[in-house]
Amino acid sequence: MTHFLGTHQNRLDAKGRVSVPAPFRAALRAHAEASGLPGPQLVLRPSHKHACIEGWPAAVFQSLATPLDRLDLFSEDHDDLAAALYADAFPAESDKEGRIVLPEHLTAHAGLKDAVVFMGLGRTFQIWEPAAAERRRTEARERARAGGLTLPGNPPRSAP
Amino acid sequence: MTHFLGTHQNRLDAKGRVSVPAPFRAALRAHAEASGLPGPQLVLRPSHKHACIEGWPAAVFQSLATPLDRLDLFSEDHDDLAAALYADAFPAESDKEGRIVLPEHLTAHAGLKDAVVFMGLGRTFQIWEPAAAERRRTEARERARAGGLTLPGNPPRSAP
DNA sequence: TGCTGGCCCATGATATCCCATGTTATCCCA
DNA sequence: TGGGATAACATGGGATATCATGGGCCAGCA
Repeated sequence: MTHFLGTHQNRLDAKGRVSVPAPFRAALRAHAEASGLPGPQLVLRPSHKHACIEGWPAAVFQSLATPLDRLDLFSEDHDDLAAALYADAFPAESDKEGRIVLPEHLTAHAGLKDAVVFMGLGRTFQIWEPAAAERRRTEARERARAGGLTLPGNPPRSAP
Repeated sequence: MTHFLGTHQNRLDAKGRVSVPAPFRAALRAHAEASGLPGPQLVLRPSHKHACIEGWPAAVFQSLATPLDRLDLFSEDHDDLAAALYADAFPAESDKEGRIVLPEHLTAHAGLKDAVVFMGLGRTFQIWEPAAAERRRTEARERARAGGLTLPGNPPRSAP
C-alpha cells in the first residue's frame, strides 16, 4: 500500500510522542525504499489552510520543490515559495517502536492535547485534534459533493 | 467473472468477520491479477448516500482517485476531495478462508448486527443490513420503473 | 551534579493467522 | 435419473505475532 487510507486515533504521551499508525509506517517505508533517499522519511509542516499538521513522505515532499527549480534563485517569488515550503517544515524521525516526536509549535498549531487523529489523504496525511478532524471530514464531504467532484454514485457534472 | 452479481447473505461473527461470497472473491481475484497491484485488493468505505458500506476493487478505487492527480496538491479542491475519498476508506485484506474484518465505524454506519447482505452492483458491491437491503432493492426497482430506466444510449425522457 | 532528551525494554491489548467442523452444493457413477 | 461420494464454502474457536503505550536507564549538556 503506497497510499495513506483511513483515520487512526492514537495517544500523545507525556513526552510528546505518538505512534504512527502501522499502515502509515508501511507506506512510508515503501516510499523510502522506492526513492532510495537517506535520512528521515517523513516531513511535517503546519497546514496553511487548516489547524492541522501535514505529513509528507520525504520523496513526495521533494517533488513538491521541483517547481522551485524553474524560478530565478534571486527572485522574490523563489524566496517566498521557498520560505513557505521549507521554513516551518520539520523532518520527523521515528524511534524503534515507530513513534515520532511532535515539536511544540506544531502541536500548538493543531491544538493537540492527548489524543491525535491521523487522517489519510492518499499521497499525504494530516494530523488533527480528534474533534476538529471530525468536523473537517463532514465539511470535506459536503464541499466535495457541492463542488460536483467525483464521488461514488455522483459522477462529475462537468469535465474539468 | 469480473463483475459483482446477485445478493448473498452471510453471518458476521463475534470478531467482526464475514465471509466474502465466493463469486465476489473470484471477481476480486480477477481484478487483482489484471491490475497487478500489490497489497489489499479491496477498499471499503461508508456510502455517503445510503446506510451501507461500499466495496471497491483496489484498481477501480484507484481509478476513482485519478481526478486528484490533476489537482494542485495545495488546492482546496484537492484537500476536500482527498479527505472525502480517503479519510474514511479502509483497506480490507481477506484471510486464508476468504473473510474480511469490518471495522466498527463501518458496521455502525450500516447498522450491521449479525447478518449482512452483499449486494452486487457490477463494478462494485455494497454491504447492507438485511432488512435495509430489502427496502433498498424494492425502492430501486420502483424508481427505475417510474423514471424509465436510464442507461447510456437510453437517455431519460425528461432531463432533470 | 542536576536536568533534559534520547534510547531501550517491558507489558497489555488487539488483531492476525491457523486449524477444525458442520453444511451445502457439485460431480460422478450406477 | 437417482443416490452417494467429494469438494467447496461458511463459520467457529484457540494460538501467536503485532501494535500501541508506558516507564526506566543512560548520556550529554548546563
